[in-house]
Amino acid sequence: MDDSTGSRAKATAGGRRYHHGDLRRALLETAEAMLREDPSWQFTLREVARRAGVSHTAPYNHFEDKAALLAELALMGFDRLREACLAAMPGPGAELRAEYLAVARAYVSFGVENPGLYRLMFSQEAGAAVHENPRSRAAFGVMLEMLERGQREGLLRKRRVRSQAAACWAEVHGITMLTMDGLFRRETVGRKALDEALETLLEGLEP
Amino acid sequence: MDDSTGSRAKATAGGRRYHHGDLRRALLETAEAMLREDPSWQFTLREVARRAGVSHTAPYNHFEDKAALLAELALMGFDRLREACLAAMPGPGAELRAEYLAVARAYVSFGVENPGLYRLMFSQEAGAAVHENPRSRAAFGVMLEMLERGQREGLLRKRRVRSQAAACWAEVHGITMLTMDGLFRRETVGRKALDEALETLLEGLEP
DNA sequence: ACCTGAACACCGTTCAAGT
DNA sequence: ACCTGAACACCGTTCAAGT
Repeated sequence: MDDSTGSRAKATAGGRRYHHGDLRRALLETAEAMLREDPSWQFTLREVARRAGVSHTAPYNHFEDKAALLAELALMGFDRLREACLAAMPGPGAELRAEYLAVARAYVSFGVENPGLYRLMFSQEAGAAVHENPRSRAAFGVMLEMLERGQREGLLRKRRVRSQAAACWAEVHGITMLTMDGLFRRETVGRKALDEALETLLEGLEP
Repeated sequence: MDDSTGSRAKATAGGRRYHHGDLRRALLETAEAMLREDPSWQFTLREVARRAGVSHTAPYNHFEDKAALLAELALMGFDRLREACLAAMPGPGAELRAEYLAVARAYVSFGVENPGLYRLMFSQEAGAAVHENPRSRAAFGVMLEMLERGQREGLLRKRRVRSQAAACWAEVHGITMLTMDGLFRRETVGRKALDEALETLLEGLEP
């Protein structure tokens, strides 16, 4: 009944806003939803199109190929990761130590709560185009800037700030990935245990 | 000419030792070689079979499915990673600091030199079966044991050794992955810069 | 016990054709 | 400008059949 009323009817009224000119966005949202529902889902373009209610060739009007859709999705993930880290920053009066812990926790939480998306962001399928894009590095810029300020104010051990930033990024990225992979033992994955790991690095940053 | 001499001839003489009873090993070796030649290679079972000189269904006599071959390959990778870390350990008289740096460097080098294999080891395709297998955790056991000894001898900051081990694993894993992904800036990926990142964590381990 | 070839249900991508 | 359906060259996996 519903379908026979004509597939060309504008479904813009209230509900789904597919097929009305923003298929590009609809495809990205659909793909992300599927990734969230099943983080282990094997990404297929045809299934995204199916669920978005279009033919399996329609996506090619908006993305060069499957890799391009994946890349855009990954970049959106980096944007959101950055937002999550910024949102976690305490006010300007806070101590560096508290700031570091807040941002690091927010970073790890983002990954653990969005495992499918986070994995895609760092996957090979996303491709070099993603990792060369400033939007991906910007996600970690939040912490880099924090460390640079700490260095300026003499709150950190003297060392090249880029190396310290690399150590921080590697630490939170590593914790996120190994947690997602289930490679940490049960005693290690709790909030308290992860805090301890973050603090171990923190103590290497402090003078 | 070559092929018409009979495909059933024993090719065991000197060269390739395929089809003579160890196809399982041959498939694993072939797959690993292809991964080494092109780290971005999209793993297909049919191509492995083709290159190994058998029909595309032959692998099913030795592996339940594609995932099983991937899993075994990943476990072999963890074995070799462990060996690489053990081989890098200096003699029993060495200082903890030197030991830590040697093992950490060996770990990162293994990943950077075997990007395809390393990525597979931590990929989702390898599957939970891999990450639940003791062989995967054993790779990092080398460093865990080192830290436990350091704790016993009072050479480390007092803290739960498991958290320190988690921090170490996350650090080297993160450095390896981000280097492979090209997410570190040019100044960051040099040997000296990576040492600095490792030392940042080291200083958080030491009292 | 091990291997093959045909067969099935999928993919990603291209292209002529429609509006 | 955007979408569709048929078509092509692939996959992973199953299964009857061969030795």
